[in-house]
Amino acid sequence: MEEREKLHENQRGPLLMSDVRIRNMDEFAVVCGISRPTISKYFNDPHSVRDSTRKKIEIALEKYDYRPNVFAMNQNRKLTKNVGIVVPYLADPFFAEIARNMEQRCLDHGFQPTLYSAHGQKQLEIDILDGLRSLKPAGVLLAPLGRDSDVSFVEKFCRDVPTVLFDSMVHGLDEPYVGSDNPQFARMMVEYLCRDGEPPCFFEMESPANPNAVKRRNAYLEAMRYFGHEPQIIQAKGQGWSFEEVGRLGGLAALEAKAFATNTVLCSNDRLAIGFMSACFEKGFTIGRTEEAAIRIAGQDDHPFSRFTCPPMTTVAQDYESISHHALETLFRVIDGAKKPSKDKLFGGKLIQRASA
Amino acid sequence: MEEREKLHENQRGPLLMSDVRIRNMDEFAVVCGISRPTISKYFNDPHSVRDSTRKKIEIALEKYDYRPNVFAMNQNRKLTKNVGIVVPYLADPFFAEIARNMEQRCLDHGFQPTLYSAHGQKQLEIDILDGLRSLKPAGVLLAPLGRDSDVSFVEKFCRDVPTVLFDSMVHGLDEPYVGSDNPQFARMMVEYLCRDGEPPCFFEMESPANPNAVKRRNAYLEAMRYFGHEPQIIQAKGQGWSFEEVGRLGGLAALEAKAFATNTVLCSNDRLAIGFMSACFEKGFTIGRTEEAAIRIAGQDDHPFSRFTCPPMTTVAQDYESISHHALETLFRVIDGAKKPSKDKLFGGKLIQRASA
DNA sequence: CCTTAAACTTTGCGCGCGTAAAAATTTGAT
DNA sequence: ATCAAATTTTTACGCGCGCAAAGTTTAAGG
Repeated sequence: MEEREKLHENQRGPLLMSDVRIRNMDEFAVVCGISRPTISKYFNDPHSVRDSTRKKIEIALEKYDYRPNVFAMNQNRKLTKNVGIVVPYLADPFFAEIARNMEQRCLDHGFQPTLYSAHGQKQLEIDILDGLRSLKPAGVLLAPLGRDSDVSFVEKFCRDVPTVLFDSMVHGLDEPYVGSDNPQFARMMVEYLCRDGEPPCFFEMESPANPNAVKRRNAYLEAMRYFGHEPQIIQAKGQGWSFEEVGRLGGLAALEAKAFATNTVLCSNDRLAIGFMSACFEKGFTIGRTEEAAIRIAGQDDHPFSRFTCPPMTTVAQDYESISHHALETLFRVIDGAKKPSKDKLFGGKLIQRASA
Repeated sequence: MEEREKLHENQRGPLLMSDVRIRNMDEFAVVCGISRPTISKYFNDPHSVRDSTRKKIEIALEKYDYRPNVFAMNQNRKLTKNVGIVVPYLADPFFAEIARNMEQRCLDHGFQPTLYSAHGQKQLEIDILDGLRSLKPAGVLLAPLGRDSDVSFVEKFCRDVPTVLFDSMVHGLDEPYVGSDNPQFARMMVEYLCRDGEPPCFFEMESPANPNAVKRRNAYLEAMRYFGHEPQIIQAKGQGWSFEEVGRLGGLAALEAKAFATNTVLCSNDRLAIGFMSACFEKGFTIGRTEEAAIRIAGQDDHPFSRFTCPPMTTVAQDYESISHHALETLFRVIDGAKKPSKDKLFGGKLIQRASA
């Protein structure tokens, strides 16, 4: 009691930040004039203590730059405040952008986000999830590699850690999923292209890692039949995540073979379209929806760079905001224990009409 | 002794992975037949124990999926095996790419990389460094925001944590720095452009956050004088990290004002150039080095998308490999204590001649 | 003023591992 | 075989905090 009073007295004295260094929560509790368990409670959730108590602690926090030891905090806690965000390929600005959005939302809710990229590698995705598990995260937002993912491993991971999948589903996984309504993307674009000119061919990768590509292809086929046109699919050889290069090479090959039955091409995604546009330029085909243009090209995703292509790309915009918002809402709900069997949530896209189609 | 013998016996029996769950290092030591401190030493550095001992441990690791508790491990350790990688803007594929490279090298050297992006925000950079400090990282690779960085804060951080700066220097900071020889970039490109056609104007952001931009501008000025040409600098209004949009809007304004004295424009960086190319297209200016083209445009950086612009962009390639390699070598040297006053290391760029200039 | 629930304090244990020191063992070379 | 050096074992303590239980204080409502 005596020592406590003394230190407590100092608090009102001319004590500078650097004068006393708080070594642990016990010492901090003393200078606060509050017991350690309450301090502990405060750091776990600031609003779990009385207003007057919180105020006292926060005043002390201004004075001393104490911060609880992260490792000691998390050691004896079943669940931390960490949230893992895992994407398949961070060099794709789409993922960078949506990850940024999610990070921000985590911080706003008092969680500590950590970003990981599998860089398109199966083994790295496994290693990331493996390492993540030992961080005892409160939850994980996972955009899997897709076809390349180790399904049984991901499944096992999801059993241990509250996980919300986004962007790409994994077949046979029962976790909550938030993403885009890919069939709607393709349908909408096919309808627009048919209304505005010749019906589109469909340009895609031969064996896409991302299952969304399959949905888009099927939706294209359906939509074309619905409108009474003959569908045509052209596949670019190649694999991996260098979509632009695959699109360029595949585009060159297709153009040389005069493979396109119409003057309109709907690409499976914007990055592929960027590569294809490059191929068209190389071959001297002018792109656009004007009379003098030779070919119309449309993409899907509204990639951050798509508005700067020449010409600017007509595409379907993913609803970044809604996806990240809903993904985190879902995750928080799962974390809070109300394990609602929240079904998949899909968001529609918006047609972005630019000059390319 | 008795219990140990018993468990040790089990090891040779028909024991499956899932049969026994190892709860901590003590139990794992028992099934290894090795004392805990040695096990601890192994996990700290596998090559610090005798070969025969390592073998025994690794055999046991195959059998039981024990992994030491990350939090307990790091609690009493002054330095962890964590390495922080901090970039100013991850949605820029240049940073995504170099971060990927650095991550891989960390893993190869037995470190645990964690990636952070300040997303162009000063406060976020501070928060990231602040949080990083409490993770007791072995070292940090920091590409600062630049002009927007809180210099005194970064300085204080560097005093506490072994740090290697890359990409962008912070004025008045004495830490080891690894980056590109930006003046050489501009010099080389000016020389090429002058040799191949009209001398270039210089297109840049009004008040760039990145100090490299200033170096490139000054190098442009110098080179132009050296070659006996009148330099001309055109500035795009705007700030932030949406370089493409700034370049497009600034480009439109400049083109409308007929501001360019020659038919050749050297942009401060590729992203600005991508935006400027978009503006040129919009205004009907054909880009390229052929006779019929109206304007030549060159960039700097060799951004991952620059080879897919229409036309493909002539630029100067940053030496990703060398930068990330040298940055990590330097960091490891600093971590190992040999605090050599390693001076800054700059790498030259390579001229990438494509169709745009 | 009394009643009660909520918030806080006190006490004390335990987590899983780092680490130090001294003793015991193994290794490798003479 | 001999001996020093390298490695491992034994023993023991401490890190900083989570967490639980029981007692005490505070705040709110009638």
